[in-house]
Amino acid sequence: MKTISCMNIDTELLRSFDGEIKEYKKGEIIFREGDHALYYFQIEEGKVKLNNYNDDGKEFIQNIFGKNQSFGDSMLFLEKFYPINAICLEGSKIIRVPKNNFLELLRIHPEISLGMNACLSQRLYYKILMTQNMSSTNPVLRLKGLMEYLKSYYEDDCQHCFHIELTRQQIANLTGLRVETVIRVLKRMEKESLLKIVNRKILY
DNA sequence: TCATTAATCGAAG
DNA sequence: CTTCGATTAATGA
Repeated sequence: MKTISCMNIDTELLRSFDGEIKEYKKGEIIFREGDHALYYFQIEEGKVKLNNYNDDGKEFIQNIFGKNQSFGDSMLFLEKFYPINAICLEGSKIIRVPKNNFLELLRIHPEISLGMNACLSQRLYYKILMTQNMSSTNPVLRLKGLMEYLKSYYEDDCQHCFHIELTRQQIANLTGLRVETVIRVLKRMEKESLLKIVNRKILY
């Protein structure tokens, strides 16, 4: 069973609505917690993480997006401040469309607007599943929850061949576990054939 | 090769 | 499960 995967919007179309491509270096901040949501962002190249820090200073990653994915859209239809930071994990090219232009684009292209609804809907659905799994005290469930979540962004659903392209530290920051715990639990899961590990790469 | 970053491990709490 | 300390592997200049 697979749902429609999220579409990305044509670059030229975004450009015709004053979309501009910006290049960011690794580690550069695209927006930070507390900023107003003023743009629609779509990744042309690179990777971006959305994170925040708890009061102990421990990083918690909300999500990591890659090529052709958009991010921060959930705040686009509200007058709110971002509750998270967006930081580049590598050199990236990102197209940025001013909010009002983007809303105009949606008015003129209803099919894109509908597609976006489908996309937001799907993300919300998996986010709920993710949240449920993350509230578990069982680390295996947290890791499985995260991997299912990541897998939901891609259509292919073969067994143990989806490459989790995250470092163990990033997985730890996404699940609220410690790196060592992630490593140990991952190995245990491999023994139970819940996943495969080849050259340190995680295949789920 | 040197330095930096990520992955591992073992022991203790 | 987390923390600490220490080692080893991988990557890049």
